[in-house]
Amino acid sequence: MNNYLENLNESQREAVLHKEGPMIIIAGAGSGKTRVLTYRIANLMHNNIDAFNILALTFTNKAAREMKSRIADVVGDSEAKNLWMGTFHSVFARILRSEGHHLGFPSNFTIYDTQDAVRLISSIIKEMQLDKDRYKPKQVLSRISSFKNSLITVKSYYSNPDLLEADKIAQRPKIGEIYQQYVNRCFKSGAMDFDDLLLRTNELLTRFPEVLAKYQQRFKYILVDEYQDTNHSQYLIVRALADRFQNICVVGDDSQSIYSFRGANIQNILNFQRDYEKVSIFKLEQNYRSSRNIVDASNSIIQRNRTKLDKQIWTANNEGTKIKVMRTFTEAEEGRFIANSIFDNKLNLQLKNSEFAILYRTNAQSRAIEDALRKKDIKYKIYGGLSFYQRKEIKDTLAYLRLLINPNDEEALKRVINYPARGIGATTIDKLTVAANHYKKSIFELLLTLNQLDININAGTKTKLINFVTMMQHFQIEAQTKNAFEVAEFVIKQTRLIKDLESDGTPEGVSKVENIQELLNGLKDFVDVQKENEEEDSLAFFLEDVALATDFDSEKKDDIPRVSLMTIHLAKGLEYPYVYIVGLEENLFPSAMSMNTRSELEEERRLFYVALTRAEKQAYLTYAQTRYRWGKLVDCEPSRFLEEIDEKYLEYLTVKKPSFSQNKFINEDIFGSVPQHKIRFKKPIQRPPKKVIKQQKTEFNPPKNLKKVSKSTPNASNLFDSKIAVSNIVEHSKFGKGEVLSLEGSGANKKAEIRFASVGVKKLLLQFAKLRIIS
DNA sequence: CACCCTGCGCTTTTT
DNA sequence: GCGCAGGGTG
Repeated sequence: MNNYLENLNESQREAVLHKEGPMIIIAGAGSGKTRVLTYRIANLMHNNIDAFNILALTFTNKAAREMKSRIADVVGDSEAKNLWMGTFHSVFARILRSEGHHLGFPSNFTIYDTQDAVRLISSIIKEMQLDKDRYKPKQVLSRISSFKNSLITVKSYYSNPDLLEADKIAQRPKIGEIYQQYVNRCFKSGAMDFDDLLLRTNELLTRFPEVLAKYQQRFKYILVDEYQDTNHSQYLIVRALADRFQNICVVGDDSQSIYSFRGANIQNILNFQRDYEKVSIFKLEQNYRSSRNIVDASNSIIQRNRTKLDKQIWTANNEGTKIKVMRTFTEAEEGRFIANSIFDNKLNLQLKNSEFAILYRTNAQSRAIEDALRKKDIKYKIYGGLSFYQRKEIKDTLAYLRLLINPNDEEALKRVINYPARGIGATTIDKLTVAANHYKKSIFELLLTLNQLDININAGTKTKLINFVTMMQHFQIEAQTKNAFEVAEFVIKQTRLIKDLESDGTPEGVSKVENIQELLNGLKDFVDVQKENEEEDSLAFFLEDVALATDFDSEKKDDIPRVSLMTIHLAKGLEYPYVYIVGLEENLFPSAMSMNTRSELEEERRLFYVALTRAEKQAYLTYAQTRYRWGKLVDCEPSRFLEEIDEKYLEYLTVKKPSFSQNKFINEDIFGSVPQHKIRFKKPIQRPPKKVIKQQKTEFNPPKNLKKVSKSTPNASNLFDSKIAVSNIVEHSKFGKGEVLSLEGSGANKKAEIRFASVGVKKLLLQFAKLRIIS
């Protein structure tokens, strides 16, 4: 047991061994944060602290699972099992299941995802007969969400003149009413959205001191990971729970705070020392992950931010290679460059797909890269984007299950009451919604007593409605004896969901059927795992998992190594030997929406810092000169972030292009004047003037010694058509002597098949392979 | 009420 | 360049 301390450096060990009281661990990128956190928890347990009394809050479910299993490695499975570890949302959802009745919520409340919430808001806006162009559902939701994250209830909204004034000026005076309606409807539906899980927890802990006391007593030790990304609501929960014992340990890195758009408040970590008394501070400043070049380069970036805690990240690792920068004409070419580069690196360095990651600012960027990877037959996996559980067919299927668990769930009911079509149309649903609001009941409750109510619905439709209710009741009865998998199977069969899709015959239909099958497999898995752990295999549990699952959680277990594609946000906490950061263009990264204030721009810069610090061995930065956005071809300029890295860390694979010259050249010479659309996308950025270089289209990687200073891109065939010929004996720096068996391709793609004495036959790109001809 | 077609808006990031 | 809401038709 004690030997694990030997794996730690001094500051890590101090952080692990520190006993009581508030503490903050400032953990730079790659500094072994997870290791410290796991050992710290294991160490607590070794000091006879019951796992039952430890609460660890992480940012993702995956992080929680991994940490739990690593702790189990040290202290054993049975001990680790009692730890409360998970995301804020999942932990407090569980607490709300058992305590929600204090607030009038049933234990089987539904968790609304963003789509459910937007739909509900749309329908409220429609019912209130407001202009949906002025009240855009998504915007309204995000405003309500920011209220909730700051703990502004409807009541406190109305008593805050500033907020009222702001919405009046924004021509949206009815925001308060929509907010009120939204809260009412969620409550009536027995539903909470993501923000409610935190807001309602706060309400619970403030309004019911005995509940607070219970959980304070229980969670004697609290650890919070990624503290820099907590919002005000989460901050207050942590404070309340830690108030009694003050054994609060927060871990984070202000330089990696990238979630302010969803209410994260970087001040939480900056002010921690002010919030608690006698705070012990630990700094993890040694980076074990990346080459010195990458560490230094990322330091040079983050230093430009004003708002940050004092720390100096360093590494004892090798200097490594320089960061490679590639410019292409189009996004398609950018994709091809990445695919080729991965292909070559794999070939030359004998790497696996899983050692590569491609990171982008927005999900939409993945398309061009996917195309290129597919063409090169490189297997990849996309994380994030439209997740499995958000697909229409899956949401429809889940809606049936949701409805049978919680019949008041109005969004679920609206999804399925006429799917598959059973003759209950929009008009009927509108009538029901109005009536439900009037009687202050849910639609399902209304349907149960349909014949006794005075509703203007004709007899035929009434029969259809009653048939629907009867069917749902039938499901509920079945659910009492069947496990989650069996219920779902039964529902799918009875509702003919799959049959319906199968008969449609289109490829989309086929894939939808497959997805539903996949959902069933997932359920089967869930039931088996729960049984193994002797936990309840109820459908309600499954639905909660699903509602709070991230894309990482539904990861399929296949053993084919794949290149990872994801947004930078999702990449936080991960590491890869080879990392491609793509689309480094003004208005894309930094995003056009985030360039208005200094703090927004600083967050984009932190995002870039996060991206770069994912790389262990080699980072590539790419950008395109034109790109399709909103279906239109747009001229792009290199990102300011490229300029912000000290040049000594970079190696340009192409001639470094002056940012303004190209457009200016074209505009004046060909168009005579500057076209309107070009002006719009230009932002004047102060840069040192650069020479105008007319450039050629290149699709290959110039050799390493070709630096940006070159006047023009050399002709490929001259450079790479080396004198190597079949049956030559050559020497390779790594593999030793070998015989050239065959040659293929030309220019940058020229490859040689060589039989080495040491490693056998290999295909090498001559461009990269350092070969010396012996005979 | 169901189906088809059009047009609009969207893309910053996620629990 | 796609998905969805809404309008028109049968």
